[in-house]
Order: sequence, then structure tokens, then C-alpha cells
Amino acid sequence: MSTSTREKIIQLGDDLLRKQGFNAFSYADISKPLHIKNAAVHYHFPSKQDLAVAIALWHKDIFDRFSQKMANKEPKDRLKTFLNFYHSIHLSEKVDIIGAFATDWHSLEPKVQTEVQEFTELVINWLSELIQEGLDVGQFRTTQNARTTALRILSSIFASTQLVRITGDHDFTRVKNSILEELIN
Amino acid sequence: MSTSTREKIIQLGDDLLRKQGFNAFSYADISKPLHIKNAAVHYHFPSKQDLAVAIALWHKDIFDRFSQKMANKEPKDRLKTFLNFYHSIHLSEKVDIIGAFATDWHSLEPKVQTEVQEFTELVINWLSELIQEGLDVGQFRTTQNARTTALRILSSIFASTQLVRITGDHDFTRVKNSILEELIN
DNA sequence: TTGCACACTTATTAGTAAATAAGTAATTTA
DNA sequence: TAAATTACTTATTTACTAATAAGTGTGCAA
Repeated sequence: MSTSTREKIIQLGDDLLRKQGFNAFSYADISKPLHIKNAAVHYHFPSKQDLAVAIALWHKDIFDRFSQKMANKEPKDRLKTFLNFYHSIHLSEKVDIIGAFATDWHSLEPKVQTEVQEFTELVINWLSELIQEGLDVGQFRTTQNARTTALRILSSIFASTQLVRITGDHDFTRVKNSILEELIN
Repeated sequence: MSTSTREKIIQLGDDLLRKQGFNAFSYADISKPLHIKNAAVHYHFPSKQDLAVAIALWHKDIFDRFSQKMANKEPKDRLKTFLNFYHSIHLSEKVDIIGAFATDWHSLEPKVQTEVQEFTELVINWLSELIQEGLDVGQFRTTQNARTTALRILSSIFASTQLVRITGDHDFTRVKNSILEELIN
């Protein structure tokens, strides 16, 4: 199954967004590696904000499939897989999509912001449910409620993809393990 | 004591960097509000990367004075003041400087990266010492070591300035309180 | 077989970006 | 008081930016 040009543009756009920032890459950075012309990118995504929308939707799609695949796993394993996913982000020298959009927030059009908001709520709700389930079956312990714990886990892990760009690799594993240790009985 | 043009440029640059992102503002965005010409900004900071260095140094300076002022306070109060400082960042619709630099990391020159690294280590070390001191006097409890706890607090709080741009205001206080509750006996 | 949608290219535009050279007026120093 | 130095402005350059109009070839559908 070959990847369409449209799909390639989204994937490369996502890569650039999370490596350099939304305002640090141009349509030329996309068209050149794909050996197409700048206007071809505009054909698929008339404006850069349209591309941003498509990237956000793409992440929603990936996350949907991820959560479906994980649905029958137990809370602890779901959390571990989630954290390992962030480890792979870190290893590929990207930051999390939520943080990448958040720092450039005020240069994004409402249609982009809405999609990013929906994606973020998707992740937070998924995490909250996972934690609640873990608490119910006695697999997790926490003094906070599920959403607060979800927010802290999410912020810790996505900030780490940013922070370790500055402080270095070893700190990522440190944070990842501490999240698990703190939560698991 | 009047503020010099140089100082005004740094402050406005910092404001723009943390509201919009490093690559989302131009020298025109600085020169216009200050009623000077674009070339005047280049006089003080020949390149935008030079301005970024100055902003990083400015933060180091502010943090030095902050930590000196806090030196004789007890750990719990130092941490609370630190967290309240981040609350004010959130209220002014900015994100933390560490995150702002981190997402644009690969578009920053080495000289900027070095300054940002030094500033970040300054903050992490200050936090680590604070936590160690709190543990020693029995004011804090944690199962992790001081640096890991420091990393988790820092990542939680600075990510929150980003995350709440997306999810909304109420979640910031939620995270801030949970950090304190978790740590304080 | 014609015509029409699709996925592009060619060519261009208007605007903005960072950066610099050269000039000027005011202040400081020797 | 002459010569620097400082803090700018004026004017311009080079490069890149997102975006668009108009054209091209290919394949499918009526």
C-alpha cells in the first residue's frame, strides 16, 4: 500500500512542526524533500493553517486506533504503553504535538485551535478513565482525583520531551519511571 | 529610574517569544510599539539570535535575584512562591521561557542553546536543593530522589502554562495544588 | 470521443523577513 | 575644542514567505 502525496505532506509537516515549531518551517521545506513544487502542497492544503488542521485530525485518528487497540488491556499496561510512546517521541528528537501547538497557540486560527482542543480532551479523558479504572481495581494509588492525576501525568510526560532537549537524555527515563513508581502499588 | 531602549527591547522580545513563539515575531513587532526603526533593534542586537541570548541572560539575572531574596525562607514557602510565579505567567497569557525555547530548539543557534541550558540547570538545581532541604527537615515527603522530584515539579508546572491554553484556566490551579498536596506532609 | 475531474507544474505576485551600509545628531573624552 | 563614541535614522538589499492564476497531462465516465 503506497502512501499518497497528501499523506506524505501531513507526515512531513507533522515532523517539521514537532522538530522546529509551526512558524519555523515553510512549504518549501515540505515540497523539496518530496520532489514536488510548492504549489502542489497548496493544492492539497490551500493554507498552512489548513495543513495544521489536517495534522491535528491525523493525530486524533492515530489516537483513536491506539485506544481501540488498547481497550482490553489492563490499566497498568495501557499506561506503560502510553509512556513508552512518549519515549519514542523523545528518541526521534520531536516534542509532543500538544506542546508544539501550545507554544505557537496565538498564531493559530480558531479552526486549528478547536481541533487541537478536541484532540487534547480525547487524550485527557482516555487517561482519566484509565486511572479511574486502575484505582477501582486497586492497581493504582493516588490522593488526587482521576482528572487531576491525568493532567499531572500528561503534563509531566509531554514537558519531558521538551525539557530533555535541554538537560539531556538520562532525565527522560528518570521522569518516566517516577510516574509509574508513584502510581503503582 | 527610566528603562533603556535596550532593556525595553529585551522585555518586549521576551513577551513576544512567550506569547507567540520565537519564529512568530519579527523585529518590526518590536520596533513599532517602541516607536523606533527596525535598524535600531539591529543596533542593539545585530541578529535575532543575539536577542535570544540576551533574553536568556535576562532570565538568569532575574532568577538569581529571586533565589537570593528567597534564601532565608523555609522550603515550603520557597516552593509556594515559585509556583505562584508560574501562576502569574499563566495569567499573563504567556508560557514558561524554558518551554518556549524548547519547542523551537532546532531553530536556535548553539550560543542560544548554551545560555538556555545554563538557565535551566540553575532552576533545576535550585529546586533540587529546596526539596532536599525540605526532606531533611521533614517538611516534604517523596519516594523519589531530589532531582527527580525537581524535574517532575518543573515539568508539571511549566507544561501547565502550555496545557491550560488548550484546556482552560481551571486546570492550572488544579495542578498547582496537587503538586503541593503531594509533597507536603 | 468528448469532456471533465484529478494531481499536479509553471510562473508570478505581493508582502515580509533579517540584515547592513551610510549618514546624523548629541554626548563624552582627551 | 577636536575627535571619538553612542544611539539612533534613512535607505536599501537579498532572500524568502504564503498564496494564486493559469496551464498540462493522465485517466475515467457518459
